[in-house]
Amino acid sequence: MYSFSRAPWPKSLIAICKDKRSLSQVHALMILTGIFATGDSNGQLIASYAKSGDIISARNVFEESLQRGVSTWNALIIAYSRKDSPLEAINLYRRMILEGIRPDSSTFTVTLKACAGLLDLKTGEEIRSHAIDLGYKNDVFVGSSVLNLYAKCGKMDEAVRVFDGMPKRDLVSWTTIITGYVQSGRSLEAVNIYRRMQKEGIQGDEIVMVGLFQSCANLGDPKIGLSVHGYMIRRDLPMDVVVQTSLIDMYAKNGLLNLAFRVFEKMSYRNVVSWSALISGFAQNGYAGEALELLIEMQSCGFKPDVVSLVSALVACSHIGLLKLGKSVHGYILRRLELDRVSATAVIDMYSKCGSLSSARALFDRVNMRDLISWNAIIASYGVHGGGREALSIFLQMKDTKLRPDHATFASLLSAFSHSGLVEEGLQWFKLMVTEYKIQPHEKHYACVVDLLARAGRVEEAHELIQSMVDEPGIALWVALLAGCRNKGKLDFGQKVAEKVLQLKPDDPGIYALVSNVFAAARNWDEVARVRKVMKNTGMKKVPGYSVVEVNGRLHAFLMEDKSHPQHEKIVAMLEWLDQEMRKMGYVPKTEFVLHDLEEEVKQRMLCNHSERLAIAFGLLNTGPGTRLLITKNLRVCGDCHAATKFISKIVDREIVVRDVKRFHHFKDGFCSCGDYW
DNA sequence: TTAGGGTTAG
Repeated sequence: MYSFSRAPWPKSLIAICKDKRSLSQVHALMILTGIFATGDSNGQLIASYAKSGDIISARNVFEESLQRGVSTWNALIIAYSRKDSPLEAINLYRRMILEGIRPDSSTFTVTLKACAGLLDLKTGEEIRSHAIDLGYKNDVFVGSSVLNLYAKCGKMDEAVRVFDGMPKRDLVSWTTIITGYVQSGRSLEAVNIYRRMQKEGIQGDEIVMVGLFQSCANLGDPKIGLSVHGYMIRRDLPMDVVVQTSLIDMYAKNGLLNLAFRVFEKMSYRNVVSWSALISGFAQNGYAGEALELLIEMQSCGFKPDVVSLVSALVACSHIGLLKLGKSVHGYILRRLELDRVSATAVIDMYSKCGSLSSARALFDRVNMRDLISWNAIIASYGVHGGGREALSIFLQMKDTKLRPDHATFASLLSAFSHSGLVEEGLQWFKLMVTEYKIQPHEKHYACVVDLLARAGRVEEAHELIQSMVDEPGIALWVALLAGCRNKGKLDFGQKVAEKVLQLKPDDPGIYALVSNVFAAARNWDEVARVRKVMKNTGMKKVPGYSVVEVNGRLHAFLMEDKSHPQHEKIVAMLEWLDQEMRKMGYVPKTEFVLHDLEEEVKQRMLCNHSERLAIAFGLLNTGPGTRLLITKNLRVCGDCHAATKFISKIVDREIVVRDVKRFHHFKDGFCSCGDYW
């Protein structure tokens, strides 16, 4: 038999109840013996009911309690906080104050967390000042909670003030300030605070390391991440799914997909978040096919994709121009989940990048809660499709809302002007961006304006703009200038710029190809040979051009001069027929786009084998009359193929959409939407 | 005068 002589027995008994049944038996016993009514063990009972998942019984115990101490209140407040009902937690706090109960450190800690979760700074500050009044100013739990409140509400400076004013800090306080910096986009400061923590002799745990991994992901610098990973292995720190997922994300964002994949393989437990970290890693690094395969594998492992993983899938579809799958992902989100702002923007971007600007616009018009990102996305969409004036008109509509354009808005707008050849508008808005909107131009803004001027043939002005920059201009600007020189045949100046580009030691084979192209266009074969030698010495090869065409929802890829295709002979025959028809209409091959020093006839034949021509021929052969073709190319369309595709669109009476690495070309009836301005 | 409470991933 139990002895009821000692008062505290119910608590220890409740504590060992592991299931609802034994718990309710003890509960009944307590009521029978009257202990429940007199003691303050009800807090323990509430906590236990809540832990077993039975919040209703917990609430009933609370409401039926004749005596409620602060621990009774805390137990229920904690229960709601854990149940993710922060509003109810705050309600209980208010009721408790009204009933004259004095909150303690735990009460403040939990209610402050609830406010942080709701981003309710006003209530949070009210609770904070109450805590100070009651003498909890120097309490480390309350301090960290206040810190977290400010950090979550985006008041990082106030958070730092609280942190600096804390007489005592523990690991959680340090972690809170570090993750606060990370989450407000100040990753460098996060790393600095971590160093300060180390200097003060505090050893980090795995939670701090998650913050560091995020910093490395944001900073695009894996060095610290790699060494922290090693440190964790050496010290045998626990690696749970959260730590491993943040590692995957960090490696993937730094382009180290092998390492990301290795971490993923070693995981003993995975969830949707870890899967989608890997999927978005592949998608963002351009491995769209692999990303989509992983999405399918994830489902076969029994994980249902959520919005985030589907957004990654949309990014993958956008990369490779897989409109049909993108559409079905859109449908899946509509049917099974909810199209929120983030996914809507991803869908808009997908439609745009898969060539369907009208679908992108239609969806944009239907989205109710537009934020800056949605506006930026649609402006960028018009930009890549050559709709500079529409981009401007949407930008002006956005001005009527309370949203303020940011540097990304202007990058999209200026790029839209450059793709449409709206030189004066570009120069005007570049100026307004600085004077009226007080946005300091980044290199990408300069790049757009340089590109705009260079493409219009105003290479000297572009050169002056580059030289007016305060910061050292990056190679991208010189490359934009060089591309302008090549396209406008300004070869003397172009060769000087080419020298400048070579001095900056580019690591992109595409840039060498452009440089070589300029020398080749100037028939300066010695320089062409020199560039090729530099490329060879640095172990670089020109990226082979390839084009992808979607036929009946499946992608078919073609490499330049690809003869391996089962339909190769049919494709060649189709191209020869098109070539004859084009020549009747006045087409003359522009052999200056062939890199090598070869006989004219050989050059002409090489042009016919450019990957986009193969893809177009395949598309024509395998789709019905009138079907629109979408071709995606990994490089820029060459001038000759551009001219040829215009003729082809007229000969076969088809709309042919080509997405090259920079923009879209809609070929129809012998014309291209870019108006030959590119 | 037990323990309860604050920090972490796509």
